[in-house]
Amino acid sequence: MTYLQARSDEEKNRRKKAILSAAKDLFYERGYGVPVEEIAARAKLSKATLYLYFKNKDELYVAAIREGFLTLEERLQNAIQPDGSVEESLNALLHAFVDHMLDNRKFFRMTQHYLAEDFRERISSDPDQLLEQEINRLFPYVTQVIERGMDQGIFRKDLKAGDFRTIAWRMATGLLDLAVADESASIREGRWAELFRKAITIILEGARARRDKGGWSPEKGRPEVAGF
Amino acid sequence: MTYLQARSDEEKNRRKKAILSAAKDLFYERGYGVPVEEIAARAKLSKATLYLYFKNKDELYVAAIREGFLTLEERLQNAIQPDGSVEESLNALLHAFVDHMLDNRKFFRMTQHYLAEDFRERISSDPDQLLEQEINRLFPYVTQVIERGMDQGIFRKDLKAGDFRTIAWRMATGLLDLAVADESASIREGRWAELFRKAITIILEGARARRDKGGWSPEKGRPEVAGF
Amino acid sequence: MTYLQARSDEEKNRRKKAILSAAKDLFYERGYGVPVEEIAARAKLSKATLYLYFKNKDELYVAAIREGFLTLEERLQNAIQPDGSVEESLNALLHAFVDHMLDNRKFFRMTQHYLAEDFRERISSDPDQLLEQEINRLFPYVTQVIERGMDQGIFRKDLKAGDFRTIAWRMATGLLDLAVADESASIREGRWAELFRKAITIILEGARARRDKGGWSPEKGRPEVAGF
Amino acid sequence: MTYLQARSDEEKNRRKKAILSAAKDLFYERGYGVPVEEIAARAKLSKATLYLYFKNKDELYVAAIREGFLTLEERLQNAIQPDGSVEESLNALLHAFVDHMLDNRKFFRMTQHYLAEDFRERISSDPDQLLEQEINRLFPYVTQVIERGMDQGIFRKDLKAGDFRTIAWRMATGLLDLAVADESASIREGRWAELFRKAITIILEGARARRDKGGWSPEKGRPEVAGF
DNA sequence: CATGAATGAGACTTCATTCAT
DNA sequence: CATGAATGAAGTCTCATTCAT
Repeated sequence: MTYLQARSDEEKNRRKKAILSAAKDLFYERGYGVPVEEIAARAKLSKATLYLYFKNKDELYVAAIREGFLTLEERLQNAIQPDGSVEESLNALLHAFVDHMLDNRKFFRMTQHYLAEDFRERISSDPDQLLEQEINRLFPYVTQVIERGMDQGIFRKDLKAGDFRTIAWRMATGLLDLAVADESASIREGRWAELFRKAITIILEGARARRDKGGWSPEKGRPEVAGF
Repeated sequence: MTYLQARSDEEKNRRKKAILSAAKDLFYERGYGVPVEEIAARAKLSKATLYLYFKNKDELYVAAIREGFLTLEERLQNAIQPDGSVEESLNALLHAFVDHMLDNRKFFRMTQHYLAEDFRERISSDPDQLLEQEINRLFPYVTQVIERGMDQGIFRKDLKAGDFRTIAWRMATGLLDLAVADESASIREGRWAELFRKAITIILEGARARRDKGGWSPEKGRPEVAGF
Repeated sequence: MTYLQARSDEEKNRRKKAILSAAKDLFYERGYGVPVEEIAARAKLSKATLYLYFKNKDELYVAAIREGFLTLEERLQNAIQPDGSVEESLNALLHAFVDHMLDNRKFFRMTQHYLAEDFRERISSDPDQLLEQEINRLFPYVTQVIERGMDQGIFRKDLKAGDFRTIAWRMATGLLDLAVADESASIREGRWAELFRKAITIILEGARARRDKGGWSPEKGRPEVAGF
Repeated sequence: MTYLQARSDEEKNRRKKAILSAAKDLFYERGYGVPVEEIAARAKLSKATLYLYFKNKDELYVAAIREGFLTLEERLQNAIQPDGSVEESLNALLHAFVDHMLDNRKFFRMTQHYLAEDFRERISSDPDQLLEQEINRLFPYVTQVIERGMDQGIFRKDLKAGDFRTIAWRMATGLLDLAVADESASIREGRWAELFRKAITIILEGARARRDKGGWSPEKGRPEVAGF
């Protein structure tokens, strides 16, 4: 058997990239179920070698997801509208996010799968491995716009930018869970498109500053639903 | 060896329930990874018998999730406040939902896992098997309250009750994805409790009828984000 | 569930026959591998009931073989030629035997399977169960002819009729092992037909009385092959 | 866990042999019923590994039988008597065959089991897998002696050596079927030993050239036994 | 370092046989 | 007595991971 050896660090890096690339292709198409064997084959090396570069399948899986976030980041960058209004900008960012996920349904599922399973228990605790880092890097895109809105007095003063961002983001993912599972759904039109539009509008409206509005505390009349 | 037998249909149902109960206990505690063998053992029957009642592990897994929805339904029923205001009622229902999921984190993860993986491809297409049915049964609890709000002119007329419900529900699940993954999070207080409170308030505010508000269409200034 | 009960002995016998008949049909077609379930189904009763009539699969299998010997016996009876010469008669009987087996290849295989496996260990030791009895019943057909030959001085005097019969019979089965395995072999002509003809001739010749012939003892020059 | 590895083809062959050896030991002792698991254990490897080397149990079983033929071949080789008479040689070979089978009864049963069941349907059609090849390799031992007899004018000229060999061989196996099933039978003496001796004598006599002998055609008086 | 081989765990089946009703 | 249900044993396969070379 003849094979290449990865003597230099550079060569080593190239290999890792190749594995990741193969993994991405296959995971994004068929999900976690793809056998490691197959990924190795596509990267033109043996299973055992793959394990030299990745501690286990889960770490490779998570790395593949991380990669996906880079592409998502590009998309968000392109969606930035330096001179648009705050609302337009926010709208554009959220739509870019949703668009991207609908264009890459399996990838979205993988991100949700990551949350649903205990991947953190199964991969090295190296923070560079964790997805959180990657996700955190995307936050500013949204947070900055929101903060601009705060400065302009558009949004409620008692709403922290980070919280608003989280709420908007997770509402989007929540809806994506359904939209993405709906195989028949056309991406950019129909029921789901409208639903996303409505959801974003509601969020924006709900966060808008208003003279007459009070705090977040549970209404008085809800004693039996223990408060959080 | 001596064993029990399920002769009547009723008996058979009981047996199925028993298996399900064992499966629930184990799945809810350790997730999908539990060996079928172990589930059978806990149900005090042989693996072969278990396979008489469930076509495969996935079908059992999904059935276990379905079971969980029954418990959730009870919780929602208890949260109904016949004479509370619309907002109080909605608030109570959403909190009940979130509370339940935080009390049963693994169960929540399983529901999200179900959405993230292609379980529907792996189980019989019998609609009774599908989770969708079970979820649909919960919808009216929320929808009815929202419709009451519509009748009272509290919510925007152009917002369909079903859409509003979906948006609120999925926002909650989106946030739960994070909250549940945060092992350290205390359930009923702290950051997450506050975040849920804020999110619900925003949704309610955003859906509120207002004289000055228009449609859902994307603002004019968003041509580059292909429209939905 | 409604079913028939076998109250009378007669009814009981009918059932046993029905099972046997189903077993024969299926065993003769597909061999030992047929599931008991299927036999029961064809006999229109449940597996468990079948076990009331037969101790286990092997006993049923052996019973099915026994049945086959009855048919074989008919064939032998038809082959008897009261006024034929001894050689013609013997020839006719052996050919009838071989013909029958080639017409019922699976049945022949079953008889050989019975010998090759330790069926006697697995069935009740009731002699009525054993195949030997059944086979013994067929012996006289051949033995009588041979004895007639003895009386006529055709065959060597030092050859016991029973031994000759066994030798002739087992030579036939030995060849049948091969002929029957040769799926492509046409039954009544070609290589195998000729081979059987030759074999029978050789046997008859070899057993023929001759003035110059001595005993059965191993020749002197075979000391190293320990004698039997 | 630590284990051995078969890297080279030679090593691999050794491994396969080791499995085969374990299989032989167990099959020859307890027949087809031995669990694959147990064979693997005796070969000191895992079931999964065993399945790397053999497609399924049947292929292993057949391979074990093939192995047995090698030992038989040695025995036949040892039985060759270069300067013995034709009759002595044939006698010696046949006795060696029978002796070997009586010494290895289970092995003989396995060969007959192979013929009686449709093993060829269940194993790969690779001719190297088939037993036929192995058996064919043994033929020359007998055929050569017979041909020597032909050359010396000892045997009928119209008897092909191959046919004579088949007839003698199958007569022996036919008798072995019975002898081997007779657990109580002592190997080298008694009824069976005598029977084999007689059978061989008859065959040799029957094949002997004689001035007055005609063809193999069925006698005239056998019209009703359809001719083959 | 690269890899083929080995492995343990577990899913899923089939099936003869037995048990409880 | 008849039977549906249960079961244990075993075959087969897949796959993530590890070991020895």
